[in-house]
Amino acid sequence: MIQSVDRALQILDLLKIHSRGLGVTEIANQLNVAKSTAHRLLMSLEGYDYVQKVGKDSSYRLGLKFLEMNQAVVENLNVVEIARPFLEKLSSDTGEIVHLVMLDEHEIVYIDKVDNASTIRIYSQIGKRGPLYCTGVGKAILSHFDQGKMAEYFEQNSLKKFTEHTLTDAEYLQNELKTIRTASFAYDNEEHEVGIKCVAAPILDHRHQVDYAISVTGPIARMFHEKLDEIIPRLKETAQQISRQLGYVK
Amino acid sequence: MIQSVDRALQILDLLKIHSRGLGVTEIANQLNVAKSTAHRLLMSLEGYDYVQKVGKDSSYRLGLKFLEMNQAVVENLNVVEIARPFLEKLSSDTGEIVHLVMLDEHEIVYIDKVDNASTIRIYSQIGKRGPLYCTGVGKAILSHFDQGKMAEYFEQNSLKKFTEHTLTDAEYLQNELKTIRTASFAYDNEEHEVGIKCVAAPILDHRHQVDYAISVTGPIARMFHEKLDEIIPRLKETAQQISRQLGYVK
DNA sequence: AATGCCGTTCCGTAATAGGGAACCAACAAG
DNA sequence: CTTGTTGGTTCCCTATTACGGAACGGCATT
Repeated sequence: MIQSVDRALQILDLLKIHSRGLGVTEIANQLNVAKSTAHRLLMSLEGYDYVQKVGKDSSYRLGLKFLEMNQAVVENLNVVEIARPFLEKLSSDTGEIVHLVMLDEHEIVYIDKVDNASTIRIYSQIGKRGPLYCTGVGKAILSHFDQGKMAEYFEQNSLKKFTEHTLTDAEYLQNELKTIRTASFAYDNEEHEVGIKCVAAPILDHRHQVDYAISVTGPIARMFHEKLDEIIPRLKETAQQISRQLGYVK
Repeated sequence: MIQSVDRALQILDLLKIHSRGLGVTEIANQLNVAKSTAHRLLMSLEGYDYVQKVGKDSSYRLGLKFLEMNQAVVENLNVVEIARPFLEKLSSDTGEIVHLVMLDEHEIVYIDKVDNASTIRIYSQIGKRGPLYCTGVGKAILSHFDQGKMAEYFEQNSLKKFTEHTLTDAEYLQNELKTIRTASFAYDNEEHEVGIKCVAAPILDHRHQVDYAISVTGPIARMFHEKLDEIIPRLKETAQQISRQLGYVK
């Protein structure tokens, strides 16, 4: 660690806490350095707009550079790229196919897929669309809709039966969604395709928005209870890790 | 300037541009320093989460700390406090009263006032409310409403006549609002109070929202053309400065 | 198997950042 | 008005600290 850089960054942390601003002397005391040192560090930070003097009373605050940098970071929160390594691990840990989907209007879109080349192939393709109400990923996302959007969704979409397991009772479904929301994962027991089971978890971003979800999918024969109990914690953990990478906090 | 801090911050700027990530060697070349130096700087930055390695290919990107810091900065963009010194300067430059108002639902609220103690007193008080359609500040804000909100406003609010100068023709007013929006300032020629003229300009924040406006207000006798021509550029400049301080860019 | 690229680690040296003290400016108290 | 205090800024000397170079090791490519 470079001492001066370290101290400079400590100052930023300090100013983050003391949002009302701190003077040179206070900062110097907090860091246990000489005033001159603190002053020099502040000059450097000020030069790049990471701190600024506020209102001529010469106390320092965090600068506007952070808004700019935040902009740059947010723009590059490219979900697919960020999620990739996590999906790969999840897939190799579970031995099953892992999907990443994105919410688009009232549907999901598959935006990535990791197949660890198991023997039984399951047809699925990036770009493919699916319904919210009868896929694991869809339900995971739907469970985070606010009241208004949820109502709108059920108004505008009929619950078509894809398989004999598809849930078509809106009230029953809405109850399940509540459970899903608190449990942070959703089952899909052949609700969309016969013979296919999956478990899915929502991904939250820096704005606490839920626009993405991931799932582990497999043929019914392999997705028995014991295996699912093994998969689900990993799934949830992975979803959390990705969320964190997308800037989700708390 | 402290060399190492300076270089560290340069790295951040560099990574801001190269959003796809940069390797240690590339960074070292760009800064004209040894690889080891660049590496050490990166370690420090990484320790505070200002940069992070992405996906094990060991190239560096901006870290998530920026989201956190941004949060802190935005929370403390206290308009009144930030605007204060600018308002004072504007008031002393023009010799007139300067107001800062805030949008609240379909009204404005006066949240600050700078009076440079001129001889003629004008009644006005912080906390006081006013209409959008017939005050300078109100029109400045209203002019930035989007289509939906604008329609809603005119649906829900009748254009009551306060003075003989109050504009009560919705269509005419909407045209004026377009002009105001492009001109970035609004007149108020005794539209709300007899004998009072003012000019106002909108304030934009880091999200390009227009929730605030400022105005220079005076008795009709003093607010003649020549004086207004002097005030308006200062007014607009001041509004821009405050906007910038609130994180407005571009 | 060999070569090259890149990130990481180590070490001696000298440039650099650090501390202290002196200097100002603003403000409060006497 | 003067004096004392507090806090910011500047200066200079010293030794600490960060720098560069070189060597190492992992990975991928030919």
